[in-house]
Amino acid sequence: MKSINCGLLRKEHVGKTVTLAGWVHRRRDHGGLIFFDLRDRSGLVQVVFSADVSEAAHNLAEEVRPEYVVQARGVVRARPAGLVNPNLATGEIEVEVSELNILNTAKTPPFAINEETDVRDEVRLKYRYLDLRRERMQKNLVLRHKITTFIRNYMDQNDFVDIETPILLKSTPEGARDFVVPSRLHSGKFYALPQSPQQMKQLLMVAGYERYYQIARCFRDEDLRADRQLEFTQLDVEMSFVESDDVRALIETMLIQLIESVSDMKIQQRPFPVLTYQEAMERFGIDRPDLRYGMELVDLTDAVRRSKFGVFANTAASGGRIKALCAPGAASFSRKKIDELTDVVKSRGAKGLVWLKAERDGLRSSIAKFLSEEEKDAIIRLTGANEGDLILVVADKPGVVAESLGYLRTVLAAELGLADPDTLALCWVVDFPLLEWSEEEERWVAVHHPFTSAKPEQWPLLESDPGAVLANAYDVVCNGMEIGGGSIRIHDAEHQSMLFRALGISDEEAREQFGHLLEAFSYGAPPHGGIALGLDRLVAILAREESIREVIAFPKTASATDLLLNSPSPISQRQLEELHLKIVE
RNA sequence: GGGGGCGUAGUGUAGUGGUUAACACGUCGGCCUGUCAAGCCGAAGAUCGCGGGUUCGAGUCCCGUCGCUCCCGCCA
Repeated sequence: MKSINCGLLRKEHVGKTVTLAGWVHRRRDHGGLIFFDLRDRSGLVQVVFSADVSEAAHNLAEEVRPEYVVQARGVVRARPAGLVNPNLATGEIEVEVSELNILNTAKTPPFAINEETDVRDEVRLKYRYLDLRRERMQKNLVLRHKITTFIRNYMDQNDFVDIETPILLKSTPEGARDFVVPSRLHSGKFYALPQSPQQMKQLLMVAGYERYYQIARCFRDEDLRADRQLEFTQLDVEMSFVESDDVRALIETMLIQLIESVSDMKIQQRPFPVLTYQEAMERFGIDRPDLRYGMELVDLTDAVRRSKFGVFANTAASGGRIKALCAPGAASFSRKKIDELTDVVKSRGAKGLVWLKAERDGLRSSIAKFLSEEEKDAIIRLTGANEGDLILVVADKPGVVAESLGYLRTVLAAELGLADPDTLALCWVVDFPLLEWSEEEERWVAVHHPFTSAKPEQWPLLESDPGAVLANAYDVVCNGMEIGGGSIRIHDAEHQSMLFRALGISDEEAREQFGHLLEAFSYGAPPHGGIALGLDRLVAILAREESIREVIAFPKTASATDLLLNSPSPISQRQLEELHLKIVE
């Protein structure tokens, strides 16, 4: 129905007769002369209707409204001098239409397709098919396509095999809530949708595929966020006969080449810096630091441990920490502003926030009178504060200090505009603890998952000091967002049962839940490891979007509904009966 | 489960408890042969999310509720 796409027309086509088809993006009616911007996926081109050329086409063009679907035939013409539109790729030419065919009419859309105005999410999602017509979403989805295409090529070139794993899987109690699917053939039994293909990809390593990848849909029945949907996509990778360096090198190279091929954003540092978990927590208070700016946490504990300011002295004496960050140029913050920042740290468990303003004649602070000159000098020296800076201090248990100041750092950076939106600060965080103590369950639980290996030299610690054992795991972080994580797995029964014991999982439970995996490992499992990258998050970052909803064609709302399909929805009594289900109110 | 923000013509917004709820864009009609966010003239379009309450009087204040959204919990 068309001989060429609208957005591809150029000067070289002048004189040619073309047939175009698309949507009427905008119409400018001058009476005797009517212009359309005709849109298809390739872009826009101006078409002109004049009664001199075709009275019939001109008359029909008067009836046309935005978003009508039309076919137009005519001659490509260079635009007269001075009428070139430099804002349009096709701006040097236009098409003089001799024949117009209305393929379909359209109601006036509930929001403008032809401009990038803000529209309530509610309306956008209800009419998602119209929202997807808009430039922003088209760009985002095409970018997503380019990214997945790049990844597929890269993995293929690196000798990986793309293998599909089941969507109907088995529920496992560890981890996130499962989505479950009732079985019709087996009354009272359920499949579960994969939270990730973790176990299947490890089985594929046992099966000898050595290098597996999949762009895999994953499902977790948890509350949604700007960066979390019920279903999401991850690049899932697993490799045999590798160390963590091998996995990281593969992914680091891929990310660099990918970013260079689809984006104009600049990578801050390469090779990516590698931080240990402990270092990240010390310097940034978080295990996924945004490295686009400094403003690191500074330890003042030793400098103020003998302070007359009771909070500092008492905190230091009881094993707590006193840490600060120095906000550049923020000494002008009002009392009200600082109160807001205090609320920020209180929301993360801190009891309060001490402020010190670096001024020409020294530190001004509500606690200045408690501080000796040496203490003030030390604070200025350690924080590197210059005149006009604001020093903010939290004194508390180490975990609370990290949590509250780490969060405050991100809030301040946003406030002060410290993060360059065109920079990608990628880094690796390694040496995570293998286990953490769960107060709720009163047992050790896996930080990553129960198949994660400890670093080889760390195994002996597992019984004596489980919390100190470091995992052979790694996260890749970009601009303060975790975009992926992986580990070297356990591949032998001895270490696996050691870990299960540490987790308080009995041999019997282990057999019941993970028997298939343990059995498989007994048939010659190779050493293996892998990684999973959050594709939605990666695309969102490269699309400069805050929410992954903007890079997913048909996302759910924050309350887990689909406003277009109206799901979830009830099912018929007949369906319930077939599935052996009864609804309990 | 908890906390914050938002909800006013189709869209985006304005609106000290007090006339007929305002503006821009869009829509509809008219004029117009060089516009490209076309222009000019005119018109229509609102159960102020919904339900209660306070008040002589509620878009505005209070309570509840629904929806969207951000965050905490949760997300091996």
